[in-house]
Parts: sequence; C-alpha cells; structure tokens
Amino acid sequence: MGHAISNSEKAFNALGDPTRRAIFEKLRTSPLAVVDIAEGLPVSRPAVSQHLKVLRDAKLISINQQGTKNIYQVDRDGILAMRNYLDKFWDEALGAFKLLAEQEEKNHE
Amino acid sequence: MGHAISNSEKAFNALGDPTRRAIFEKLRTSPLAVVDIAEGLPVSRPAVSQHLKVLRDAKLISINQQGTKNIYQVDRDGILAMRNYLDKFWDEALGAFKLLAEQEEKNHE
DNA sequence: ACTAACGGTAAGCTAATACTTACCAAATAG
DNA sequence: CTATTTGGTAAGTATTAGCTTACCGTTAGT
Repeated sequence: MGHAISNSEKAFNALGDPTRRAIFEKLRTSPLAVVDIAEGLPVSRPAVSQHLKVLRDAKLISINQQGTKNIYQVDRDGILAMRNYLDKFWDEALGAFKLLAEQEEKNHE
Repeated sequence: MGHAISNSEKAFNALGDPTRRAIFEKLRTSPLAVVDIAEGLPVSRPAVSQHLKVLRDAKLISINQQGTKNIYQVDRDGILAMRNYLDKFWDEALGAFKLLAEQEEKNHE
C-alpha cells in the first residue's frame, strides 16, 4: 500500500479545484442540501456529489443527514486544523526569508 | 478574452499539485538554483522549470538571476497577501459556523 | 403500495495537465 | 574560441481527474 496522505495534503488538493472552491464558498455562508449546492453551478448533481466526497475526505466539510436530505456544512475542527497548519506553513516560509534578509544585511556592513 | 484569474485563485491551483508543494517546501528553507531544486525530486529538470513558472505566476516565489544560475526564493509579498486572504477565508467560514451554533442554541431554549 | 424527491456510485468519455525528450540560448571556465 | 553548465521552451505522449449518463437504494408523502 502507498503511504497515507495527511489531511493538510488532502485539503490542498481539495481546494485546488475551482468547482470545489465554489462549493466550499457556498457552504461558508450556510449549510445546504446537495440539490441546493448544485443549483447554479455549471456541473451536474452527481459531479457535485463527487466533489463533496473529496471535501469531506479532507475534513473541510461534514454531513448532517436529515430524512432524504444530506445537509452539508463546513467542518469547524477540520478548518481550525488547516488554519493552524497554514499559519506555521507561512511562518516558516517568511522566517526563512527574514533570515536571508539579515544575512544580506550582514554582508553589506 | 476570458476574465482574469486572481492571484489567490492561482495560488490555490499552484499548491494543489503535490510536486509543486514539494518544490515550495524546499524553497521555504532556503533559496535554491533550479538544478538543486530538481535534485531528489522524482521528475525531470524541465518538469521542475514548468512548475516553477506556475508558482511564480501565482506570486508564491520569485526569481533572482545570478550568472547562469536562476536562484528561486519564496516571495514575501505574495505570501503575505495569500496569508491575509486565507485569514478572511477561514474567518468567514468559522463565522457562519458560529452563527449557526447560536441559532441552534436559541432553538433549544 | 405507489410515487416522487434526494442523492450516492459505477462506467465510460473527454479534457486538462503533468511529464518526457529534444532543442536552443546565455553565461562561465578552460 | 571551445566546452561546459544552467535552464527555459516546444512538441508530443500519457496519465489524471473532472464530467456525464445510467442506475439503484432510501426516505417521505399520498
């Protein structure tokens, strides 16, 4: 078996697709049933189902079954985790940049 | 012409690919020449060049030509912009969640 | 029980995109 | 001047992944 993929990796992949971002945007406002999510989007309802699966697998959204309706909503914990991860991600990138700038400084004095 | 794509959209797309993330990871530590970036990666050097173009177009990295060497490094301004964008992105998602929780609360009292 | 609404999954097609090889230009070293 | 290093671009291939249609199971309403 190939090694497991982390949640942050999955989240990056999930948000890499514009249609999935559009879906996530919709759910950011309020929870919605699948039909309502598909409404207005330029793709079919089954396509939306497939995207929802990917977003759910990345822990960015969660499901809430109500009768025949599957209500999707943003996943608080998953989003907090991703946000946390990204904070470090950017911090490290900018940290390396800062370090570099300081070395530059040193070379010029 | 089709409408322009924003930098944040480009950044999402750019980081959606695992190889590009690996490249960005390498640059997060320190600036590197193209050969050094390709070193260890499971793809050819031209493939790396193509990925670098995408990352550069998304303003996540910048180039610094030195002789025959093209030194790539993380782009401070682009990263700050993306970070700023994402902060709002998550805030809004969590805000909607919070609002929902409060309404739930109200229904149960 | 019948019907309608909701939505997940499978199979297959298609389009996007990641990758390779081949080639070329620019800069540096000898 | 020649040889080497570096790396970008073009063309073509191949794999990925998003999309569609078709189908089926589940729940709710009449």
